[in-house]
Amino acid sequence: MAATIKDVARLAGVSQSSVCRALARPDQVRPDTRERVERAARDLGYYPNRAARGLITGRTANIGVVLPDLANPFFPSVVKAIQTQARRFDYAVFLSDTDEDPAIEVPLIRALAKQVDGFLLCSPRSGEEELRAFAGQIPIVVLNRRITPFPSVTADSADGMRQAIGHLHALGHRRVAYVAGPRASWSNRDRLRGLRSATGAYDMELIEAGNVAPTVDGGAAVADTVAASPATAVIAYNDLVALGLLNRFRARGIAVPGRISVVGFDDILLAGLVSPALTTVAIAKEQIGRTGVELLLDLLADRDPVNRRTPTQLIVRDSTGPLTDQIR
Amino acid sequence: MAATIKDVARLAGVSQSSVCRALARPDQVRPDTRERVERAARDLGYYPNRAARGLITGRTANIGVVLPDLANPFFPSVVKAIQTQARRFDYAVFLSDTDEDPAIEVPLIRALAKQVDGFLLCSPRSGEEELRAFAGQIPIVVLNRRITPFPSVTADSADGMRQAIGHLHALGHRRVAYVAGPRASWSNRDRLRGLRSATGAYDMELIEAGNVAPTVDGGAAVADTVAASPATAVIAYNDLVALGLLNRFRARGIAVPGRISVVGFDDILLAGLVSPALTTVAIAKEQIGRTGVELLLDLLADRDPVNRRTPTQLIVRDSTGPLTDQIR
DNA sequence: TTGAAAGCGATACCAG
DNA sequence: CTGGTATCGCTTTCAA
Repeated sequence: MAATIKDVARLAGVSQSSVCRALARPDQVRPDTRERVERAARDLGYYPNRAARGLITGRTANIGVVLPDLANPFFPSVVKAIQTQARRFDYAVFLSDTDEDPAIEVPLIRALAKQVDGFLLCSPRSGEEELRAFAGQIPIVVLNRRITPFPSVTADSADGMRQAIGHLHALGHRRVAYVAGPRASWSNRDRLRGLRSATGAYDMELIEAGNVAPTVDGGAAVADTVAASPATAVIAYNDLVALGLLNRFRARGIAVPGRISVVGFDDILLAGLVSPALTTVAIAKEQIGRTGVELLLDLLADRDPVNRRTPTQLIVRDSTGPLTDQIR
Repeated sequence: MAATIKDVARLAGVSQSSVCRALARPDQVRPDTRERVERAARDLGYYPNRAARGLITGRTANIGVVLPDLANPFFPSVVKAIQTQARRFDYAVFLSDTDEDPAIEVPLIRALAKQVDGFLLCSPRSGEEELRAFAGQIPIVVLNRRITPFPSVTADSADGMRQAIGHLHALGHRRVAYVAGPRASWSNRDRLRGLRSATGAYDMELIEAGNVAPTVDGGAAVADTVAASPATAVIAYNDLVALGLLNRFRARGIAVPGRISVVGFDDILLAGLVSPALTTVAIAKEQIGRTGVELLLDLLADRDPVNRRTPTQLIVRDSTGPLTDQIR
């Protein structure tokens, strides 16, 4: 069917070795040999079998990406950045969506392990111990979570929360609710941690709701609970949850930001398009993806990668506003 | 490093062949051999190298997915469905985002060809001839486009357009604009074709604008042109473009649907969340992904796949309304 | 039922 | 600079 190195060798009248060399290190063969090989390769439409190559070189030039849910617009942004950076180094990407099911993460990694040089685990939901079992076995970089001993790229949620709380405080809010995301999500715990510290610093009351699925429906599901609480502002685990809140509030005629202010997290495309436009903490999604690839390549090259923390930036839009008199 | 079949063989005290058999066809070995092998494999954490296996079996159990832009929420939906269905048959997915750049599609396919059993090309932007060159060489199923001789899965855009136009006509509209997407997009041409036929049938005037990038910015870029036209309703190439229109209309104080009605295409998540919520033609995204995998598997099993056309469904929301008197 | 050996496609090493 | 040969990890004859 498809041409192999043998076919090229035969057509060019040289050995396999020479074909290999002519194509990989053109300066190590005589110009005329190289030309003959190149022509033969072109004529036959020869492309090396990267899997076969990987077998002997121990390098597949593939990287595996595992993430919980491609339907959350946050992840496509990260994946795109990963793709772009990977392509730059001639790596291809194996993608796996686990559908928020922690149970399939580990088997998946096992099954794919030999086909990739390493993994980028985006927001993995498995237990630390399970993942740690891969340490020293498979090169792994973790995104949006910190698990020693893997190098990781995380967003500076604490700072984002500080900005958000500072903003709400300045607007006069003193009681803020947090709608928590999946219990298994490290980001969720990290954000909550940052939030607690921020509300502490500003002497504000924190009301915790959730946990909910990190989706629009998840947000809608707790909207009434939040509305019934004394909170005058709510910070959601992520933008999807925030949009769920927004939606349900609108349906019930609860004014945003008049009656309650809403803050999201991630700054997905949707956030700027709804009305009121969502105030949210932007995460450097592209940077996370790009940096993740860089760390993985470091790891593969036996350079010692250091953990990275990417900046966050509060984007103030229309869903947050001053605490009005009648509410206070 | 990682355990190979040899290690298992040694530990179990049998030959490689037996390990292979014990794991692949357990009924062809004696029960006690099988048990020894299974235990050894478990103890060593042995997982077969699928790339090596592919080398000999000629089957990689991978499928390649190529798409123009993961940032368009339409594609993640399709990819998720592909993943789910692929996993069901123990296939893994290679993903490649071409960033709407037709130039890298073909090289990409070539480079990945030996690592996958076949490709699912989602909305490929390359020329027909270039792609046709793969016919008979690499199993390919095309999604959202029709290119003989490849099996394909496409949405019934014509019917969707008929529904949309019927809806607008019933509301009193007689002049409708179409904002065209990428010239290289088959879907765009298909939708336009369907639209022309529908406006013809209803004796409505069609005003064509574009072509624009299939993004929010693309929509925003032609919004003023559309507003300046005599159209009282506009159908956008897709939801992102429609949202761009909506955004710009809002910014300019052009009432939707009061002054102009807006219809999108795809029914991405965003469509239901903006306000006014976007009337749009829903496409069976999951079905497209799932069916694509089915056709590819048919192709691989030498069954003869037939082209599929998935249904479309107009989702009426708040961005379309009756033609008001003062406009008419 | 089992083992030895060939071979998939490519690269690496060693002679020449 | 070139060719022969071993090898990567696995599956598949073919004999025993």
